[in-house]
Amino acid sequence: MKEPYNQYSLLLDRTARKVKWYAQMRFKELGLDMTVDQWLVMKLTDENDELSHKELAGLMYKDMPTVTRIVDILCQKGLIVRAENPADRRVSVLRLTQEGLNKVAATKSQVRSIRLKAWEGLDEKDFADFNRILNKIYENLT
Amino acid sequence: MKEPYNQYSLLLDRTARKVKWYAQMRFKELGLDMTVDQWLVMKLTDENDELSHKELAGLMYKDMPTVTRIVDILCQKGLIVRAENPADRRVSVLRLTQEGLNKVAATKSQVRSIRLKAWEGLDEKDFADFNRILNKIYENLT
DNA sequence: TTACTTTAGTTGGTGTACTAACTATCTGCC
DNA sequence: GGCAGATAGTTAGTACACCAACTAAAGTAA
Repeated sequence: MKEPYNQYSLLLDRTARKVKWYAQMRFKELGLDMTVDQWLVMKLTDENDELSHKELAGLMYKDMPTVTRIVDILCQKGLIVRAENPADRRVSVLRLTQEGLNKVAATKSQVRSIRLKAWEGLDEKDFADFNRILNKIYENLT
Repeated sequence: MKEPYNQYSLLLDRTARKVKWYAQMRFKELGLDMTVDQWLVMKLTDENDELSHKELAGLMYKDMPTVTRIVDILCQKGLIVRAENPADRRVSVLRLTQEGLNKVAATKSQVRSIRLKAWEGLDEKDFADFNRILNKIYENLT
């Protein structure tokens, strides 16, 4: 590996961006008025009761400022609210509004309909390798 | 693949960010006063004569607005300049200033000294698979 | 030459990512 | 109780990423 940055790092970076770009494009085609990250927050808030920012950050592998800002946007859109956790007043607990619940219900099936062209032509072993290698890299740096 | 976004996309995204974060951290440790992306522009400008924004964007797999802005920063820092291409006055040709040349010379060996912990524990076959799978995904979406 | 189209690059706006510094609250220990 | 340290979250600032709209210069064809 003579030029580590120009080799695998760049390949990894460009591929990750492409996959994200593709998903976002499909969202737009479906008329979903939100980003992929915003959808993930909605979905996780729907699936997890009493979800805090910190837990959300852990589930999304994002940091706290990033989560704060995505949540801000969803609050502005009236889709979720921050409630207080009476047991620990530092903690914000996320809840979907009625509008947010409607949105999740309406969006879920549409999102499921997205077939990720990204993974075409890869077999089971490829997925297993891909998964193992990415996790190995991640853990090397943790 | 029940939940494509929460599976491989997220894994890919988080790993790419981690690798970039690690490289940037090492840059900072070495006292390199620039981002990894800025370094890549400097390096490519050094290696390629008469490099245009468009060619640079191709080499970095980034889009034109992103390249424009990284180049803006390097111009402000006095490390590179945009010269005119007399044969096509739409084209900006990038050149390192003397300060930029000095910086590249000084930085090159330091960057080479960075050992990317990311790839530890992966063998030749893993790299081949990794390379093949990432390229396959990228091309699926192109 | 004039008009139409394409291309290189810039600008504006929004969203995400990361660091650092900050507030408010909680926990542990004396 | 009261104080030090830890923790949850926010805010500020910078940089990258993408879309859309724009300018200016080339290229093309009547």
